[in-house]
Amino acid sequence: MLNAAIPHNTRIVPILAVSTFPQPIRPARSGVCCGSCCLQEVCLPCGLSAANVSQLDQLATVKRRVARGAALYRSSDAFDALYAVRSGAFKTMSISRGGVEKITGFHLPGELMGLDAINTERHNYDAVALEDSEVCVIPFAKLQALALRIPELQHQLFRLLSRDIARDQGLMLLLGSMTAEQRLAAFLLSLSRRYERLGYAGDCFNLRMTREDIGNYLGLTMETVSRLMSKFQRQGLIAAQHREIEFKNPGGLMELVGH
Amino acid sequence: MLNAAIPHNTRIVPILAVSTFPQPIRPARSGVCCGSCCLQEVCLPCGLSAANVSQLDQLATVKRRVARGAALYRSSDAFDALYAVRSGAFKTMSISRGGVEKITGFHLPGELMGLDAINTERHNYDAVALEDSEVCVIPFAKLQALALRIPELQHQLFRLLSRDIARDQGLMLLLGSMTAEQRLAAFLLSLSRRYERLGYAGDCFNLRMTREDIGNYLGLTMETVSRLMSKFQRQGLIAAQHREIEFKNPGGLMELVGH
DNA sequence: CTCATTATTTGATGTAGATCAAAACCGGCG
DNA sequence: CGCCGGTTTTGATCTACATCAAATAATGAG
Repeated sequence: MLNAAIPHNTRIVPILAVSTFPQPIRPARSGVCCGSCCLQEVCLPCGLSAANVSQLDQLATVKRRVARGAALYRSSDAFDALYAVRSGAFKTMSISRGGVEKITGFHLPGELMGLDAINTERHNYDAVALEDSEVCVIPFAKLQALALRIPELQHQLFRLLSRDIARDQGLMLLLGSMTAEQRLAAFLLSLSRRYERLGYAGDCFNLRMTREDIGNYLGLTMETVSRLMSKFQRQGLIAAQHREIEFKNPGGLMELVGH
Repeated sequence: MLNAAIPHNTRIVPILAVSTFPQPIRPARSGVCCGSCCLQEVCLPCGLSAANVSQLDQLATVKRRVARGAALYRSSDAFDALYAVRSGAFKTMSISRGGVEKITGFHLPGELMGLDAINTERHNYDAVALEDSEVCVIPFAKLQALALRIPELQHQLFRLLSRDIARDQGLMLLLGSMTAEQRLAAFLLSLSRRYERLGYAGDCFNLRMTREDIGNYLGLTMETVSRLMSKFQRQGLIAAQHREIEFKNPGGLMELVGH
């Protein structure tokens, strides 16, 4: 955390309030654009022509850094932009009165955050960085206007929204009808697929979140997650040391979830 | 089921094959249009100007009847239209290999079905009518083309998709962190709100689904649902006889879910 | 109206995973 | 190098809900 930027949001407790470097709210490296971004193929521009991508670039010039533990936005904040994760990772969570937190999703590079807020124009969740991260800010009003002029972009947005619906329904299925074992196996497989899409090895990756976060997300306790990790390891399905996961028998995991 | 129409879909077993009235596949009352539909205010056209609604009408002229127990579409069917419930009610469900069904949603009049299929252009779920029902067929390609010309329509579609995401995340929360009691209370309150939006009394309505369907949806067994219904009744929260529910103490239910 | 079928209720018992508790581990810092 | 807070692991026990079982009520066909 030494080199962490000061969180741009205001409501997080100022852990680093005594930093000797009162960093400016810089539009970090605004030179970087969609057209030259390595996430092009998995992010918002995916499938668009070069000409259209360059139009997108005129919107998404502003980047924002978020330090580990800081919030990109918070529940009930006004919604005016979508955020694409450029680097790092986020969790989105709601905090009930009573202070109980419930995680609704994890977001890796190339994934969009904030889609659920279009309807009410208020964010429904807190988006908190799991590690020092960077996002592209995509002003929604401008994006919408651009989508009227670029049919492919409109269609892409419909698809992304639709994909989120399908993904959430998949998770509902998981939470509503799978055992703890199946849930964790499905979670690991899902992470694997997502890292693979980013061009990383799908069978060997680092978890960015604590066991507690995983449990929270899956509707389980930390202890159950830990026990199952040990069990999977004993069964030769994975090798795990602290947060590094290696798949030894992906087929076995798939069999567990019944797929 | 005496007066039920022959299911238009082909894959359901022909329970009514011997009906003496081989009903034609009529575009039922095609005279009825969004402009004169009483669901206007809660359905797709909600918030659009009269001129724009009349444009919509040129798309959504085809209606379709679906008999109780019949499927409007099935998982892996090609997606080419959204469906707005005009009357009746639906459940959407997936059936795992192994034949275990899992319900992902219930759909009342004015609600849109099929949004999750835009991404893959294949339906992910079976949509089954809970009672004899009627839907408006909205060809998606045409809708999308129209949305390019009517900014308000595009925005409305984004909002509807976004609302579904938010709703699903709410359900994930419920499945992932609430007790059986809280889930059922939340479910009843949600139905109440939806009936109210349709102009019905929110504190007295008929369930359209079985206890088993409710349990399935909430990640509980039929028996648990039944026991809780009895308990709520004993506690004076509701009065229930078979499928008719009357709220006696809505505040008490809200308190249960912690809201 | 009567039977057959399906939906609902209620009771008795079992279990997956929660909760409580404590030890082991790890990274950062003085 | 050794202490300290946070994370992870492992064990012992408890409980909410599932499962199994059977009686009862509603629905619809004939």
